[in-house]
Amino acid sequence: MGRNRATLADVARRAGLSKTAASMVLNGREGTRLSAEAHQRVFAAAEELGYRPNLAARSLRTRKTATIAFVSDIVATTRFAGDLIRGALDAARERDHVLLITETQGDATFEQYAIEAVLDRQVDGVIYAAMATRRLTVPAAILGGPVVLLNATSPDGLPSVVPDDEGAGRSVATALLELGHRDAIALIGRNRLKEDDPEVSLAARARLHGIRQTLDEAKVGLLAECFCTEWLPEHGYAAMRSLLSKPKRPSAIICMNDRLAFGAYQALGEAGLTVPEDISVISFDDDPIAAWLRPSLATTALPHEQMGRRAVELLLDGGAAEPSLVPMPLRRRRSLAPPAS
Amino acid sequence: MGRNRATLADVARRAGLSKTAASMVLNGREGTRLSAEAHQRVFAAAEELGYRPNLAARSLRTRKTATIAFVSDIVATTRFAGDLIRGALDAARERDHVLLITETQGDATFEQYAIEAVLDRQVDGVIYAAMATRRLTVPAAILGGPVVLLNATSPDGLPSVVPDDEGAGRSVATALLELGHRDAIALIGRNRLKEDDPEVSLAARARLHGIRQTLDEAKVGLLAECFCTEWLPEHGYAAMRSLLSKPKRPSAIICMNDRLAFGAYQALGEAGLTVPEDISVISFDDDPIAAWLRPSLATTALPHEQMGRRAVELLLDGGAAEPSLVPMPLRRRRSLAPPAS
DNA sequence: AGTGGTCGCTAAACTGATTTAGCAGAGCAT
DNA sequence: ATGCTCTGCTAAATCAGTTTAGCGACCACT
Repeated sequence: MGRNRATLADVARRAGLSKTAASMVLNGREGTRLSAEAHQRVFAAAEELGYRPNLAARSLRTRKTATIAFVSDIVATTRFAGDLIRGALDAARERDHVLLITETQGDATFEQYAIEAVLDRQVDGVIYAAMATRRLTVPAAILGGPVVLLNATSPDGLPSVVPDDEGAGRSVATALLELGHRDAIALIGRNRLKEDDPEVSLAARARLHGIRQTLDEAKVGLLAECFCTEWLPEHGYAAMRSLLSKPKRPSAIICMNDRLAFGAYQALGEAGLTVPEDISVISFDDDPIAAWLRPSLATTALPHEQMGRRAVELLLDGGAAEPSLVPMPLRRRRSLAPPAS
Repeated sequence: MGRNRATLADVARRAGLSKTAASMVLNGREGTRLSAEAHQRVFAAAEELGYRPNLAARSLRTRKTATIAFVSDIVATTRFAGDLIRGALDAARERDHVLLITETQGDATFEQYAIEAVLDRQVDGVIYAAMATRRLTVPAAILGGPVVLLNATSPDGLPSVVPDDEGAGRSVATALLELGHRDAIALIGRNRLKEDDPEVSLAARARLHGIRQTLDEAKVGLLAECFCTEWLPEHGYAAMRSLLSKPKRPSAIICMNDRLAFGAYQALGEAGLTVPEDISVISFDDDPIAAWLRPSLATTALPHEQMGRRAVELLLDGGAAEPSLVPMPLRRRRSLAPPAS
C-alpha cells in the first residue's frame, strides 16, 4: 500500500527550497515570510508529484491522527447501528477525520482489548456508543482524552448524546388525544427491568413518563397496561390477544416499540379487526417495518443518524456538558384515526 | 489521548539496557544473543511502566499499521451491513488488526476522498464492500496494495467473497420438490434490471439460475413468474394479489427475498388464506422479519458475518484467487408444508 | 560607521520506534 | 603473542514529517 509516494523532501527538492519551507507552505502557516513565488513553487511541486503527507510521520510529531475511535457494545444486533455509524461517518468526513470502529460485545476482555487497540493508535478522541439507550460507566483508560457518549449517559457527567424519548412519549400521547381518544387507550410493553434499571434502558422509563405526563394533564387514564418480558413481535402479539380477550375493547394502542406493534398487528389481523378503523396503533423507533406494515404504522423516529453526527460534533467542536437531547420526530402514518364511535 | 505513556527509551533505561536491546526483546526477535537475564529485565521494566508501543512511530519505520480499511458503498441502508462489519471486526481482532471504516455513498467524489483518507493512513489492505452483491470496478488507487472484494466481484480478477446464491436457489427449489410441490410453484420477484446488469445485482440471476436448474432436472415448470420493479413488501403484495386473481391457485411461492415474502403474506392474509396449509412460502436473505412473521418464514440465509470474516482472512492470510463462495444455509421454518391435496 | 530591524529562508532537533553495522571482551587454537 | 570466532550488547541511521532557533542580506536611522 502506498509504496513509492513522494515525500516532503521530494517536494522541497523539486521546488528548490528546504523541507521547512515546503512544510510551512503546505500547512498554510500564518506569519511565515516566505515569498509568493516560493508558495507557487511549492504548490506546483506538490501538485506535480501528487504529494500526500504521510500521516503516520505527521502524527508522530503532532500527536494528532485525525482519527476518531467509535467503540460500541454491539454493532450488529440492531439495524440502527448502521445509522449511528453513518451519521458519525458523515460528520467526521466533513472535518477530515476518519473512524476506527471496534466492538466490545459487552465483554470486559474484548473491551479492554478494543480500548488498548485504539489508544495505541493515538486516536484524537473516543465515541463510546451503546446500542440501547442506557446508562453506563466508561473504562478509566479512555478518560485521558476527549470522550463523548453516544446513546448513553454516564455518572461521570461526560458529554453525551441521547434521543428525547420523553418528548416522544408526549408526542405519541398528544397525537392520540388530538384524535379524540380518551378512555380506551391501552399500552403494550411495560417492563419492570427496562423501566427500573438505567443500565438496561433509559428509553422505557422516559417514554412511559412522557406518555403519563401528557395523559395526566388531560385527565385521561390508561385503559390497560400490558407487561412484556421483551420487546419482540411475539410479545406484542400475546399482549394484543390478551387485550382483545377483555370485555372493553381499546380504541387505540400505544406500543413501546415497532416490533411490539408488528406483533399487535398480527393479532389484530387474526381477530379480524382493521387498523385504524377499529383500533389505532402508534409506536416508537421507526424501524423500517413500520413503513412496510399495512396500514403503515405511525411512530416516533429514533434519530440515529443525527445522533451520530452530533456525537462527532461534540467531540471535535466541543459543546455543552449536559446531555444533548435529540428530538424524535413523529411520523404520522395510516394507523391513526379517530375512535370508532 | 495518551499523554504521558512510557516510551521504549524509558523501558530501556529502567532495564539498564539499550533501546536496541529492549526493542529486540519485546519483539521476540530470533537469533539475538541477548541473555536470559536481559530478557527478564526488559519484560519487567515494560510491565512496571505499563509500556505500550507507539504504533505511529512503529509504522513510520515498518510501513505496517495493523489497520485494515473497510470501504463500502453504503453502510446504513441495509440492515445486513452490520453483520458484514461484525464478521470483519471479529476476524480482524483475532489477528490484532483494527478496522478503519469509510463510506462512499456511491458518489465518485466521496469515494476518491475515502480512498485517499485511508491510503494516507498507510492501511495494510483494503476490503472493498458492496451492500448488494454485484460486479464493480475498483478505483485504481487502491491496487497498489492488497485488496479483497466483499459481496462483489470485479473484472480484474481480484480476490473476492460472495454468497452462493445459485446454491441457495437450488436449496429453495429442492425443499419445495421434496414436499411434493410440482405443478403449482410460482415465483415472485423476477426483475430484468437485476438479472441482466451485473453491476446492479449478481444475486437475482444466480438465484433464478439455481431454481431453474433444479426444477428442470425434476421436469417441473413454474406455474407463474411475477416481475417486480423493486424487491420491497409493496411489490410482493401486488404480485401476490395478481397471482391470486388467476384461475389456478399456486401451491407454493418462491419469493426472491424476504421483503417480497412479507408483502406476499399481507396479501394472503387479506385473502383469507393460511400459510402453509393453503400455500407454502419460501424465500431468500433471512432478514430478521422472516423469523417474526406468523407463521415463521422459511428462507436461505445470507451469511454476512461469515463473509466479513472470510474477507479479512483472505486479505491477511492470503488465499484463493477465484471468488470465494460462502454457502447460504436453508432455514426450515413454519411456512412450508406439502401441497393441499 | 555602527546599530538595529525586517525579510526570506534553512539547519538541525525532535517525535518513538526498528534496523544496520559494529565494538569489546572472552575463549580457543596456532 | 597473534589471530580467530563467538557472545552480548550498543551507537547511530532511518522512517517522514513539524518546529525551534537562527543566519545572512538589505535597509534605515543616528
